[in-house]
Amino acid sequence: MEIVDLSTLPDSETRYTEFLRQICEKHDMDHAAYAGMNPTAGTVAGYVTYGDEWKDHYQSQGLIMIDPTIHMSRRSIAPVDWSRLERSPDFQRVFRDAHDFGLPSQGVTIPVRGPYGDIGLLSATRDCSKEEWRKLYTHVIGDLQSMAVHIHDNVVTSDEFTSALYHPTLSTREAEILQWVAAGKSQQDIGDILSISHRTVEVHLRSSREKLSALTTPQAVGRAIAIGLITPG
Amino acid sequence: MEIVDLSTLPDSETRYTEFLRQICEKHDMDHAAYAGMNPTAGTVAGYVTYGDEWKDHYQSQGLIMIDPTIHMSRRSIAPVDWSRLERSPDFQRVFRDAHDFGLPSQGVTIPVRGPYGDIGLLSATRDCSKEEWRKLYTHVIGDLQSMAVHIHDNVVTSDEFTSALYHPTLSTREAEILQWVAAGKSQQDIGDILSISHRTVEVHLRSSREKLSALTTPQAVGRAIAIGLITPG
DNA sequence: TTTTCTATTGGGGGTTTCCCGTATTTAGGC
DNA sequence: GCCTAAATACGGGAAACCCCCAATAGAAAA
Repeated sequence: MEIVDLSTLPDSETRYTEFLRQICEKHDMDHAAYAGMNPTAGTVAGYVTYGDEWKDHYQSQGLIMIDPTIHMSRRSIAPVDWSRLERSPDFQRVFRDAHDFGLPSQGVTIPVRGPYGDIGLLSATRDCSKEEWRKLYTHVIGDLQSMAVHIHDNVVTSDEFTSALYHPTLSTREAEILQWVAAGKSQQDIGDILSISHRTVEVHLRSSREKLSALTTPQAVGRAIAIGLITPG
Repeated sequence: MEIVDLSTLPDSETRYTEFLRQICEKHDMDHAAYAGMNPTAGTVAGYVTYGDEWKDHYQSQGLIMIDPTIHMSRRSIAPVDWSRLERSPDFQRVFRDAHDFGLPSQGVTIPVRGPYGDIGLLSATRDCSKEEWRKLYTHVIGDLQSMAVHIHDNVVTSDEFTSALYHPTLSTREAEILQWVAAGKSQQDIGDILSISHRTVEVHLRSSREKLSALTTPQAVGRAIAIGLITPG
């Protein structure tokens, strides 16, 4: 998975990290982080209030590949309290590292899903006891969810994000053919249906795979369905 | 903020409508409604606190097809204040009807998206002035979003939602292999990964296709993703 | 206990897909 | 007007997939 550091872009740095800082202040959090994912393209873009040392370590060690907060959030609808991750094997790795860099022990990650398969993750952390965290958690979780929706809504509609997390589009013919494939038709069938050569059908399928960054047609069908380009047949 | 454990209550119908009533009471709302959609399967399941007359009218007139709250929410991440829909052409139709049945004029619809393309909509309404509504809105929107996530999470993991459609089950091996196919692996690759023969992989794929009533593997992958047996790779 | 289901492996052979080319048409940029 | 990129279209040959068959073993259900 490739990481796009949005903070290097000129205008956005101040806007979003400042917003994250405001969340911290308002809800007594030590740190906040936002990550926007495009599972199809396999890209992640984020803003954090963590120090640069941790950011560098996180990237250089490829911790994003095993980060349990990200894996958990990909399947979950509800907010994920980090205490629920403690039994995960990868948890030890990432969180011990984090602790060494002086990062807080208690945290929560809130997933937000958009209509194009995009996922936004807002995480907030605080160094405190479990009891203290529980009290704080129930008090601020509602507002944090609003904030998560708000920041994700802003990020995905901004220019820098759409260019960073490119959302593929298929041509009319490509989508049409992929739709027939999802309906269980063979290339020969589709050629007959559309009155073109099955060779041509294959070409459109190939370009569809390329646009979706898919290695095989089944993978392309899965991704196209996941981001709403076609419907399961 | 307290969360009612829905699983302790016996019957689903009363369970969810009772939960909606509690939301109304807590936040001074007149009515609340939840709709769970599976756009890929084209199914909608809902619970409302509206009267039966309006429910019957809504269904018999097919208002669900033109309901602007549903259309808006399909493309939106953020909550949709019904005042933003007033310029929609279909708005007039649905909301004039609603008004005739004595339904409130102010409302909000909160969309929640799950990992399988499923969408949950929580709506809350109140009959009051615009100023009153604005004040109430900003005060309760955070908690309403939490409630929306909570109820949708419960509904999609409940039996009645999944069993609404015929739901084939795959064996562990079948799902495992289909997941690898969705990730773009060939049969030979999967055989190497799982340390089994590629012939065995093919057998499992065949039975997967049969169980899913799919003619081809791409179709099987699409259906498996649509009903949540695997995730897009 | 018998039966059924799942998981496993293999052969033979037809079908389908996929990668390599080429070619025409169309839309958009300089 | 020219050029480039994308969309559309077609074919040969190699690789992968899929369907028929048979067979073994363990686990679960009847």
